[in-house]
Amino acid sequence: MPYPADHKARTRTRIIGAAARLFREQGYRATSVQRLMTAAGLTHGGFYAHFADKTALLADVLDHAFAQARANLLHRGLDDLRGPAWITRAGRRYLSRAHRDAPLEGCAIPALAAEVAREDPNARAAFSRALDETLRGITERLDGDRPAAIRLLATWSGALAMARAVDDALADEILAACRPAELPVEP
Amino acid sequence: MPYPADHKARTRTRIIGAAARLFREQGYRATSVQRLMTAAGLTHGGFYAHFADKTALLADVLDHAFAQARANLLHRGLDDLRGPAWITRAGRRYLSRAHRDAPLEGCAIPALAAEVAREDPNARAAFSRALDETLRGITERLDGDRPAAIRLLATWSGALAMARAVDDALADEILAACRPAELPVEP
DNA sequence: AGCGGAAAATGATGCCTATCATATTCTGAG
DNA sequence: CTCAGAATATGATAGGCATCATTTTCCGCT
Repeated sequence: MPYPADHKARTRTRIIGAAARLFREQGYRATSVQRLMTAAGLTHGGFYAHFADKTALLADVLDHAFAQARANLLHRGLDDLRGPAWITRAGRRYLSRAHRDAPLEGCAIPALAAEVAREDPNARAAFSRALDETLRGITERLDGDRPAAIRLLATWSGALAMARAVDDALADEILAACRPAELPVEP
Repeated sequence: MPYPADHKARTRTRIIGAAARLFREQGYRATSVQRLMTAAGLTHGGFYAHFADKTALLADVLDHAFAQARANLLHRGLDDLRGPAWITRAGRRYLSRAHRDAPLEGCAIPALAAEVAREDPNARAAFSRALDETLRGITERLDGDRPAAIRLLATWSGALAMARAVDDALADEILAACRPAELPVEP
């Protein structure tokens, strides 16, 4: 075994990380294999030593991106919050201008749901699994009320999707209307 | 004037109509000029006699698609409803399985917002205008409460976007959770 | 009847794409 | 120091893409 045992796995992870950023920022279809491999510091041909094809990568990217979004939503300073306190703080973060302007590290739902709906069933399955896990995490913060968790994520992701597609003034209005109102906006 | 005076305008409308369906069903980027012109009953080269380029078409498509969505949301049997009665009836229609499974004639927000966010500013401006007009229509049905209109559309469009990206069981759960509960589901 | 000019079709350009067969480079083991 | 074989790079193929210059078709007017 000429290379360190985990070398290939680490490269694979690097590719997924680069793709997760690019897919969210520019879209799945709009991101070429060439560009994502360059972003990962490799050349295009080697891609197929790691993934059967581009759609196979998409499933892994969804896992990665949802895990990142879960961290933003449930941890990173929000670990101990429950109920309305968690909603307020998490909502301020999710519906912030920073999140609107940085899709590349943000939630995968507004960025990728539409394309996943049109791609192959593997991507849909991965999206289902990852979304369900996220919903379980949110449900936990809401006293087990899963329908409430679904409505919350629908509202937030829908607001972010709209805010990204409109001019700044309307975007701010949308984010403000959907943000829990009790506390001032996160900087 | 060798052709009927409105000939060109009618052809242009036909192209927009075909594109509005294809863009929502398959995505803006995934729809080639060739395919959309064929769907309109024409050949690809003539496209540029009607539009400067593909992005110019997108703005017109957004107008067209939003107008259609407004008709579904505010008219077609819902003209006289206001307040909770309208919410219930419109919500049953918007969050139906039929709407989930027929993006080609449905709301443009879950289908196209993500791509509009990445395309040129003209598309964004058209999306802003069309969305604002839709919000005005909804606000009217809600006693002038515009933030409530925004939240409603965010929730519904977010729910539909998620429902389209997941398997059928989870999709039904999402649609049900976001649907006003007072009446049974529209067939 | 046939002419003129607008509308649409044809066909070509050059670029970008996913994929894959082949070659090269790297690095731990002997 | 060399070697073997895995990991990556190179280069090619075939197809799709947006766009545009050119040609053909159409149809109301004279």
